[in-house]
Amino acid sequence: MARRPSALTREAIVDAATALFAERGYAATGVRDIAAAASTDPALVIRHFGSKELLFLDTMRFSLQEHPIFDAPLEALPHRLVEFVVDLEEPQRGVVVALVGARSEPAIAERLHEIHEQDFVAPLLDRLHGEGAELRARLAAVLVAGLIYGLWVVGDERLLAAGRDELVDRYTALLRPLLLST
Amino acid sequence: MARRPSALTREAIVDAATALFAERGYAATGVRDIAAAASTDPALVIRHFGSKELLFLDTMRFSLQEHPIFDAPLEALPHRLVEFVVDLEEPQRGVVVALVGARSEPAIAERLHEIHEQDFVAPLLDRLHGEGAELRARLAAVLVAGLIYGLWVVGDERLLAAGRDELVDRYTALLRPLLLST
DNA sequence: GTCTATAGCGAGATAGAC
DNA sequence: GTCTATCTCGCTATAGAC
Repeated sequence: MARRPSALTREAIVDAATALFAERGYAATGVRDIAAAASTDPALVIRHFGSKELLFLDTMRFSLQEHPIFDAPLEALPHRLVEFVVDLEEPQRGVVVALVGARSEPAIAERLHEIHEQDFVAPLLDRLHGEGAELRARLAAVLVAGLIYGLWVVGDERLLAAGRDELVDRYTALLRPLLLST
Repeated sequence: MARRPSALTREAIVDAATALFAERGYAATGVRDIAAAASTDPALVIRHFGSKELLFLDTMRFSLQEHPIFDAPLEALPHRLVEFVVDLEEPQRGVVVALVGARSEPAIAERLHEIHEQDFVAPLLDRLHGEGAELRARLAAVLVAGLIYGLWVVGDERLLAAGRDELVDRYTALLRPLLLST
């Protein structure tokens, strides 16, 4: 294969790292694996990103900014949130799982905490007001996180046995009172 | 220190491994660390348990059989379950977190799945009947697991800011309709 | 910028004396 | 049963030729 210009090599490394970290996790993915998948070599990977951990933190991002979930009226929000989780696809699904799995690295634990805070708690807190709004936002975030945990971390596949729509409806019914009442 | 007879050494290894795995996780705990904490040496650890992974699986057990939670009448069950999770102490708390963190080892992922199935889903399923009982049991298990995840994996300490009792009451209110209605 | 070769470390696991 | 010494392997990261 022809030599790539630098920007393309860097991009290939990012793509390979994202896919491999998401698929196998932090510990099980070596710098060698990433280099091979990007058709380059381990030295370049370190040269571009400094270390495996920095590369991990650079690629394992999770942002809800791109999804217009929180634009929905409050009435529709529970359904939208649950749908988002149930329909979550790779690599986003793997990103969360990989971050959870590498939680024993302090910097990675911090990232996981940040994501929970910034992408789940904070947007919910924006939409809730009055007495106990913060607790309700945090409870709702935990509820949503629980579904992620059940589906993608523990891997309870039978949750989907009754059908995707049924699961979405039932879980929405659990979340709704938390967001719509005081 | 005097030399221990075998049974005591084995017990010391189990105690040390339980504490260290629960505190630091699988990857961050070495066989050497365990041996040192048990006042013995790495060779004995392997000799007694075969490998680090087998030792992990031997020590990281989580059983709800000892807790009489599921003896409670159905009406009281939601409150009991939530209380149990919120009041979870070491090393049980660390066991769950360590299992989640080492999920990239297939045998450990399987154990995590087993625990979810046997200690949460199955006892709930025993208590529920009628149409959709299985889905309700699985939803309830996810709800409970979500609280474990939020409190002990992600580490949202502010959930407890309003007070332990308030958290228990609010989360119980979320779980109750799932277990008590059709 | 790129790649070959390897340094340096730490891990889990083992051999064999006592 | 116990422990010292060591083996072997895999990893990240680096040095240096091109």
